[in-house]
This record gives sequence, C-alpha cells and structure tokens, in this order.
Amino acid sequence: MLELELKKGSLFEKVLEATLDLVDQASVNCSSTGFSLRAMDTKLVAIVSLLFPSEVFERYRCDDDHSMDISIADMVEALRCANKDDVITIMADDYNGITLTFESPKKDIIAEYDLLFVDAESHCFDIPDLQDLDSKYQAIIRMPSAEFMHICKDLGSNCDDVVISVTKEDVTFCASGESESFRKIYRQNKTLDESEEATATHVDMREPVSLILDLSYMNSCAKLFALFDKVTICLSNTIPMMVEHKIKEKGYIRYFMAPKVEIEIEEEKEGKTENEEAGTEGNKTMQD
Amino acid sequence: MLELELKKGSLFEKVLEATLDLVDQASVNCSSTGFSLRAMDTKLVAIVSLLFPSEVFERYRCDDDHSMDISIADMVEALRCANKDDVITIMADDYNGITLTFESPKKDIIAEYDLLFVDAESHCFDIPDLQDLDSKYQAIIRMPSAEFMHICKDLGSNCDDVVISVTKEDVTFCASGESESFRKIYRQNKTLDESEEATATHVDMREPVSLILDLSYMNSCAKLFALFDKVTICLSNTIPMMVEHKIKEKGYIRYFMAPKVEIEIEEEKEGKTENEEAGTEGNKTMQD
DNA sequence: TTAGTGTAGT
DNA sequence: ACTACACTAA
Repeated sequence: MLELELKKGSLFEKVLEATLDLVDQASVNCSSTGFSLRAMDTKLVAIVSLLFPSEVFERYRCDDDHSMDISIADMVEALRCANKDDVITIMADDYNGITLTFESPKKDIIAEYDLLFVDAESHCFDIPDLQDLDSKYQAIIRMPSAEFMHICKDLGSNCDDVVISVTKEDVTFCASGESESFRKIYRQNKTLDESEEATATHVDMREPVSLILDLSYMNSCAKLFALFDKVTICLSNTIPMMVEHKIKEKGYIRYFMAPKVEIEIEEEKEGKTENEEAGTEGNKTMQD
Repeated sequence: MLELELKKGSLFEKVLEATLDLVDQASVNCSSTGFSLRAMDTKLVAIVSLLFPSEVFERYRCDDDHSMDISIADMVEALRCANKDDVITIMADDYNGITLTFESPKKDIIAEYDLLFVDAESHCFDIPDLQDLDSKYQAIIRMPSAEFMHICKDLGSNCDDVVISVTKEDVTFCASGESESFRKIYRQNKTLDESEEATATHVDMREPVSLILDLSYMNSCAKLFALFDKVTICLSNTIPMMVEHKIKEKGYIRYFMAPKVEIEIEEEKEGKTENEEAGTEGNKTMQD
C-alpha cells in the first residue's frame, strides 16, 4: 500500500518535466525515506537521480518498498493536467501501475490518471556513493543557479563543449566555436561582505581539475536551474561530474555527467587514474 | 592597438541588437573620431550607419585606424552576456579579431569573448555625404520616436507599404491593406506653447515629397525607436530616405532606406528627377 | 507571477 | 509534426 499526498505539486511536476529532455524512462523507488527516482539517458552519458524525501509530502504512507519502472513522459503528461492548487495523490495498490489523483481545493473536481508500469530497460547503472562528497571530488563549486544557467546558455548557442577548469586562483568556463571563443573566469574572492556572500561563487578545491562537458547536456538541465537558488557542481578526474540542487533539507535532484575526452593534468595526478582512455574522442559513458 | 572601455554598455548592445533584423554583417571602423559601423541588408534595400563617438567611451585608445568586418550576430550574442553593471572593453591587438571583456564591478568575474573577423561581403555601397542635410533632402521631419514607432506598428499589421507625403500643409502617413486603409495626418501647427513644443512633430519642407516605403523594414527598426526620444526622418526624391537617432552630441544611428516605386508629384517637380524608373515595381536598391 | 498562444527550430 | 522557447495578457 502506497499513498503519497502532495499539496504543492508544481515543483514535483517541473522537476520531472525538466528531466524529459534527457530521459524518458525511470526507475522509481518508494521507501520510508521518500520517493526516489533514477534514470539514464539513451546515450548513457547522463544519469538523473532524484529524491523527494517523505517530509516534503503532506501525507506519506509507504507500507513496504515499492520499486517500479515508469515512463516519465506519461507521468509528466498526467501532472500537467493538475491545476496549481490541486492536491496530488500518488497511489499504488498493486504492482501493475500507479494512480495519480488531482483534487481541487474545494474537493469538487477530481481527476484520476492510471499509469501502467513499463518494462525495465536493460542497462543497469550505479550511482556513486555520496556519503563523503569531499573525498570523491577534487573540486566543489557552489554558485547561484541563475549564474550557472547563464554560463551554459551563453556558451551553448555556438559551441558544443565547455571546459571547466578549477585552479587555486580561479574557476574558468571556456568554450570555443567556429569564429569565436568564450571564457568566464571567477576569481577567488576572500573578502566578501555579507550581502555579497549570498550571491557569490564558492570553490572548495583539493586538486586542480579540468573537464570537458557536452553543452547540450548542460542546456538540457537549464530549465532545472531556473527552479532553484543554488547549484553545487562537483568535479573529479575519475568519476562523473555531478550537478546538484537541494530540495528542502534532505531532498535533491542530481545530474551525473560523464566528461568528454578527459584533459589530464599530468603534474598533479600522475599514477592516480586507473581508467585512462587516451585518444578517445567524444563522451565517455556511465559504464566506462 | 585598440582599447575602448564602456561603462554603461546597454545602449551599445541594444542598438546593435536592433540592427540584427536587417543585417548580419557589418564593416566596423575605429579611428580617433570613434567607433563607427555600417552594414547593408541582404536585399540591398537598407543601410545601417552607426557612430559611437569617442566621447561616449570611458576610455578610448585607438593608435591607428582599424577597419574590420564582423558578424553583428556574434557581437550581439557576446554583448548579451554582459551583466548590467559590467565594464565592457573592446580590444584588438592584431587584425584577426577583437576581444570583448566584461568585468564585474567587483572585478572578481571576468568574461572574455574572442570574435574572429569575417570575410567582407562583396557588395560595396556608398553612404550619402551628410555634411549639408538641408541641401540633400527635400523634407525633414522631426518627431518623438514613440510616435513614429506607433505609426509603423499600427500600419504594419495589415499593410505592406506606407506612403509618406509631405506638403506645405501637412505630413501624411498612409497605408492600404486588403480591406482597410489607414491615414495619419500631422497638420503644421505654428501656434505651439512650450510644453507642446517638446512632443510636437516638426517639418522642414523645401519641396513636396511622397515616398513609398516597405513597412517590414520600418518595423525592423521599431526596437530602435524605443531607445530614443526623437527621430529625424529625411526624405528626398532622389536619394534614399534616412531615419536618424542622435546618440549624445555627435553620435548617431542612421537607417537609409530605398523607397519602393516612386510616386512622382508631377505638378511640383517636373524636370527635376533624373533617375525615373516608371513602371518598376518593388524596392529600389541602394545600388540603383 | 502564471498560463496560454504563437512561432521557430529540429 | 512535435517540442520548446518567448512573448503577451490576465
């Protein structure tokens, strides 16, 4: 028996909607922790991982773990039919499908959608264990979402890739197109007053990192960036980069993205990389 | 060595942006006078001529004349990435391209754009010498930009052309569509008080003029009209009409537009026109 | 601030 | 033809 009630469903809808560009099918798991979802894009480059913790819901009843594969497109299509103030209920009695119910505030209009589960797609994937962020990633950037969105948009119109480089002094986003190139540099600024602090870009760097990322993927999550204040970008030379938005206290939506050809920073990490693929063009995949 | 610094770049950006509808490539010239740009639309009907005099810039260093062909689209795209308070610097060390730099007021965020020059398009064109406006144009109308914009917008929705006629008594903007026609008439009013004077329409007429103009071109500059208070419209039976907005004291943005079929005002100017093209339909071009 | 419509791009 | 973005109107 599963019955989740959501009073303010627009974030839920918008977050799922934003993932549609990249993924169409997702594995959903409901447990006492909350509603979680993970999906991989068809090119195996990006993974979306979402947690709506139980506290986000008005009412959260989940007698035993439910795991199911759903079509995100179908679910979003259903959610789009909800009106802004509708109370959304997600129910599953059996293991064939879920029912979404939208109830108007006056309780006089009720819309119900039954969604059948879909067959799980074959490829399985692991998501990095994130118990200890600091030890996994060489650099963690925290900046206003709008700022990051603008970087991606500014660069994306004429360029395919962005190179993100973190050094002790600064963070650089760099892209090159046919007839132009672009660099945006964030200098480490230690002397910020309080009001500046809120909108500033913070970098926590353990080692210099430089990664090439596909801008089309970045732009696929641009809609998402509009929904949140802050974004956390975690970079590593050995595991996929992660872009995270916090949802309330415990929730999150995370994008994991495999870099395109890795740029090795030889001086810094000699002997540390196990899975070098020198000369390989294009994206690595999540299964590399 | 070229290095121009602009503190308030939004006008610069908006003016260039407004030209995008018509032109995509421009010849830029920097000299001690200022930053000037000229471009012709692909149909050879309109020419944009722009001068940002050196006084508009915070810092203006131009050791020797620079002439270059740039993609306005690329330049605008770059300028769009500037934040409102950013200090914009235009630099050129060599003759391959220019670099635009946007520096945040706190100097901690720097965005740099390298734009390569493009190959000059083949068609060359002359811009009328405007040393002596009065002797070139038969009629000069000066009116609030917003007024002119509204005329174009009102007429443009259903009509293709506007006929602008200036006589001793009035200025008439006239457009005809399928099922309706529209006329807006400005009577010469000699008895204006001071407050009316500022928003009034002035006409300086040496000879009656009547020209047919393409409304789609007029509407392409509508965005531009929103940026300025006053517009000067110069009409002639022999040279392209000119629409001018003043930028500060010496600067300007000028549109030259070839009229569509000329309407001859036989009574008034018999024997005065040299380049009659009786029966020709459609726009003349700048090379006629 | 949001919803709907219209256009443009894929 | 569908989707996504932008603009406009409420």
